[in-house]
Amino acid sequence: MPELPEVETIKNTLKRFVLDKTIDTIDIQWPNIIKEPNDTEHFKTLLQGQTIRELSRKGKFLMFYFDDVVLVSHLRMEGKYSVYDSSEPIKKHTHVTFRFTNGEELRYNDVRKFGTMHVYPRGKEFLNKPLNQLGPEPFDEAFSLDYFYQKLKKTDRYIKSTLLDQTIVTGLGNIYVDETLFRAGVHPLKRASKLSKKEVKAIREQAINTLEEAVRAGGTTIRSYVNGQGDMGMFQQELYVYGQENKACKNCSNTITKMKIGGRGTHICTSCQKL
DNA sequence: GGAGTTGTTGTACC
DNA sequence: GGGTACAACAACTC
Repeated sequence: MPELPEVETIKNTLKRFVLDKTIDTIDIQWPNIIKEPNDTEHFKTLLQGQTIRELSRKGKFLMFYFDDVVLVSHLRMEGKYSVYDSSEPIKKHTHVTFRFTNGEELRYNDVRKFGTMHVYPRGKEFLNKPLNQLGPEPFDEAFSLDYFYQKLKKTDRYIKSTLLDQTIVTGLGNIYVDETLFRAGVHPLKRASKLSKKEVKAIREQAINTLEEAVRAGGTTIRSYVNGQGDMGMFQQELYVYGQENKACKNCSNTITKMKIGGRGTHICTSCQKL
């Protein structure tokens, strides 16, 4: 499940395979991936002849900057990008193929078909959905303690659900929310508005620390994540609670439990995280 | 074979 | 209308 650290790693590893490559033709096997423009022929027209100049990331979104347009791509649960020689056979779950003028192909594979692609003129990408709804990056100055505290004060939702809300802070998904709350010692069922400033400070700092460490480890591979050159992440070895149910807490030896909050699997140590 | 799994959006409800 | 909750999307694993 690519969250911020995985997308950051994909961006960095995919770069050397795609920068300065020019798109010749595009095949679309599953049109539902393409959200903007809603006509796939128009999508192809906008990208054909364009050269990839830079890769970028905002939250969990990967962005390809071309000469005149930007491709904004979300991988959702299982989306992957890889570069192949065009002679290699297409896989079962390849849904979009960008054929470069040099005979190589950037292929988008997605078992679940949940990923999305939006194309906008350069400069318009942040004015339109999906990027225009996103809150600050965890590493941005805009994600200050004061900003975060004021935002959390305004909502009665569980802190677990609130941290998954990308309009508050962008980049955290289910894995890193559980890890952040464990490290901060905060129970996921606490109401966001009821948290003390000390708790909010701990959550903010642990979110930043956790994501930084995960970026350094090249992301977390639970089932299928690999980066832009096919390597797994290493951060799964550092997880305290996610996927650790029935195991001993690394901090206190209490048994890690799993519950459901807002429809999402949630992992906690009830000894380290009290309500 | 039904439940669980995931992120975001659209929609329904108060 | 804002805040919130949840179905829907899709397919594979257990």
